[in-house]
Amino acid sequence: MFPKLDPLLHSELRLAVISILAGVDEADFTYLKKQTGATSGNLSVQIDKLTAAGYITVEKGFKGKMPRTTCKITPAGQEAFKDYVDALKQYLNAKP
Amino acid sequence: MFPKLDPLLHSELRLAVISILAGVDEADFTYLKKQTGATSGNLSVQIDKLTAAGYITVEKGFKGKMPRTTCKITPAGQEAFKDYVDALKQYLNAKP
DNA sequence: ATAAACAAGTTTATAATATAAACCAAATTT
DNA sequence: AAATTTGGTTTATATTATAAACTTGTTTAT
Repeated sequence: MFPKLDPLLHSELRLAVISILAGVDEADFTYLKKQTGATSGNLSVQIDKLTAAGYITVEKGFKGKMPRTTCKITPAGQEAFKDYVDALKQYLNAKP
Repeated sequence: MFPKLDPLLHSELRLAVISILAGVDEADFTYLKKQTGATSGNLSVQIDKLTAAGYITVEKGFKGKMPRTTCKITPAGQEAFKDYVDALKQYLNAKP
């Protein structure tokens, strides 16, 4: 009746990040920070977790001289996001 | 863009409880425990939090000689649940 | 040239949460 | 009457989220 919600996605900030990445080819750290309103520290940590889970990949490079961190969702991440949304729906319309 | 998710509802078990209560007149502890698969301890704690928030009310009585704890959603709880669902939708279809 | 301020993060510490384990009282069963 | 079950609560532990502090390098102002 109530499927388990992937704890990696059931987090406000991680969900926002995945949600953004699901709709776009790639996004860099600064963009994600602006869109989510998160602090750098929090964002950094949550990006690490998503990366460790294999839900996103991170590429570090430079834009001019400034460092730039680019994030991209993986197929596994897309799948997990889809599954999470499906599971969540079970919670939102639980009419017995 | 990404509204804040009510932390009281953004919890797997509390969300399941509210979700059940939203669709039914009332439900007792045992029923909630069976439906959610939660441990008694966890359920007890989360019911307390929902009660403290004014999202549900709890009535203690007896069914025969056995104790019985009955939970009911409040108007505030219904409202909060609705708001939560609405907010969540912003996360699930964030196509930029 | 140097100091001050800013950019882009990371690391570490703290606070909050969720969960499980242990416990309790009363009722029921054997 | 001893053991088990019911219906929980309390307390402890593990995990998580978040914020604060720090790092490295860059740009701007003096």
